[in-house]
Amino acid sequence: MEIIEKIQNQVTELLKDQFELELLSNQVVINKTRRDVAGDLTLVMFPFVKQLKKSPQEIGDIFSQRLSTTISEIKAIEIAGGFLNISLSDEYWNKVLKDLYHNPSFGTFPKNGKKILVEFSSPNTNKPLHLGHIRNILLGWSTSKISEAAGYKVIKTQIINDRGIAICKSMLAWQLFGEGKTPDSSNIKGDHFVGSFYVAFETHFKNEYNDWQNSAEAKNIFESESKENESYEAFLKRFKNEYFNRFSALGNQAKTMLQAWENDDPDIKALWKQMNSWVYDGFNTTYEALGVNFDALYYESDTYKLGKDIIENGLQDEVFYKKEDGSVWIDLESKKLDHKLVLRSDGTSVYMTQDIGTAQLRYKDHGVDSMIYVVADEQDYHFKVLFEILKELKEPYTDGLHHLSYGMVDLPTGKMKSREGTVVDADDLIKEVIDEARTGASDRGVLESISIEEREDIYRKIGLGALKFFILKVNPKKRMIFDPKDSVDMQGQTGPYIQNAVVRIESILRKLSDWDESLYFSYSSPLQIEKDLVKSLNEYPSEVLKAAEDKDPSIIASFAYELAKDFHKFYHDVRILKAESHSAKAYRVVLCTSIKNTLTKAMDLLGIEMPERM
RNA sequence: GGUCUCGUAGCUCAGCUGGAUAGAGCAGCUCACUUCUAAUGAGCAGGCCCCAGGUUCGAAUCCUGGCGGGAUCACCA
Repeated sequence: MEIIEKIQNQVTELLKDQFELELLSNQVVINKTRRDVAGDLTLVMFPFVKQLKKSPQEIGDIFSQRLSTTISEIKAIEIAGGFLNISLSDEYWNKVLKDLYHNPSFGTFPKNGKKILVEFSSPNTNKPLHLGHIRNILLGWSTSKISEAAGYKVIKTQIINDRGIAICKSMLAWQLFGEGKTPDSSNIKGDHFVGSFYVAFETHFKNEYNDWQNSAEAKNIFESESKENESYEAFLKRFKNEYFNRFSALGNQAKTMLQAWENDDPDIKALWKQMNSWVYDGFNTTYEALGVNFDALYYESDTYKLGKDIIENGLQDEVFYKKEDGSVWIDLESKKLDHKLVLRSDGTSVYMTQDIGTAQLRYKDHGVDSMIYVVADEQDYHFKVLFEILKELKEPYTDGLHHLSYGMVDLPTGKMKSREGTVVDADDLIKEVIDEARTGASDRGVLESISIEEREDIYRKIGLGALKFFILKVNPKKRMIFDPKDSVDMQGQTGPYIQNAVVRIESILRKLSDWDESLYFSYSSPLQIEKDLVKSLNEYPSEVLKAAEDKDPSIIASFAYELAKDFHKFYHDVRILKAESHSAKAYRVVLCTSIKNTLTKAMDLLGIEMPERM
């Protein structure tokens, strides 16, 4: 806000003129005044007490003398201990409201010419999306919207992990037990259909392993390969993966299938395409339900061989080194990281290799200034290493690399575990929140006059609003607890609470008649609550910038909640349509319209739609 | 064990580039709908801001050391 700079500049000039004290203007600390104290801005004087060897009262007198004569927007200044509380004039705040009311792109910054690529979702194709993906998707989507509002051109992307042993397990199980069924024939959503065969594989494999445990072979292996004092149970738990690789018939078939896939076996490729297309149908339905989409897709089956040539070049430039067995490594000890493998001894890629190649490919494809990877914090180390390697390789885009690292989602009962069946399915969850909105609305019975279709659309907006807000209001970095009961709550600090503020304004605007917009600026004595609302609105653009800078949608969620809260209070205490004068009415309608517009924009940045009624 | 990260009300979370008496929501207890949508508002109650030091005029916030939770340290992804 310009006014803050004005004050800072006056103070630094004053200090220079009168005390020969040279300060940078941003060393003059100015905060918002506390709600319970009169004033708009608060200048902190403590730092000057020592430097000027004067009391806060004396400094306050000198400062306020200067500020009140040089800055016309200042109405009053009060000294309170070490704080200087500055009140700005009503005209100033009315001007602020006027400007933002007439600015259709309020809170949306002009294009800055920079491009950001945001990667999010990035599922495996062997099972449906779950709650963890939802947090990821909502964060990715919201960060994209916020970046756009802040002036960036955004390319939303994901890497689809469509190959590997996992999808082969689903494919094999379908071959063995599928009896030719399809999602259509069994009336199951495609991703769930394929996921059920993944589960079927795991079940059959587990049975096979159990049977094997009673065999002589198993006993022999235990004799020769168990650790000292290791129980048979502990051994079996540890040995499961190795059993898969060495002894399992099913494991063997799955691995054979993976090899066939890598050798481009036409039958296997056809099956793979078929099953993945079922999965994509399912994913698309879920994405659509969540209201998200992507601009560019990358498939692991296309990218998994990338990066090798970069490693080769890096080897020549001595960024990497080769061990005797032929494996290739990087030494990042100087960066307080470790030695990291980038190419196996057989010359094949690891995850890191692919990521190096994919980063370069994306830069070539889109020429972006920045790339944001929305990936859970369990991969913090991986991304530190990846970014360091890209820096060592002197890739041109490394200053713009960001890992939007978010905490895992826990349930009140603890971690989600697929083995224990505690994973919250994305589609179930979406259905549940919409059902809950429907139940709540029919209890209230206010929507009976409108069509079923419209009503359903409202339930959808409310239910998803509740879910999305519940997840996005939490700082991404923090691990969060998802209580399904709380997530469908629609009272208090929730999405529907904010939607309700907008709905109340819509209702007023529908009933509005007999008003003269031009009168609003002649309303000369705004109430405290009205000024507070204008002040909050005024902060919206800087909140957008901060959210973009921090890549943190929870900043927008907090802002929207605070604004809605002040509005509800205002609505309760102050008559709008029956205001005491025409100018007051006009002012309040303008204020309400600005609040509605701003809340709608803010919520749009969270991917939340606003109903007109609820 | 090394590294990273989190610890604020019964519960879920704000506040953290140091500033006045630490804030919300939920849950609990009151109160307010013939009123512009009560999915709302007002109130009560609830806190060694994990602990101990340090820096500072001033620390929930910064630093150090503990304690507790989580993640990670694969020729897995």
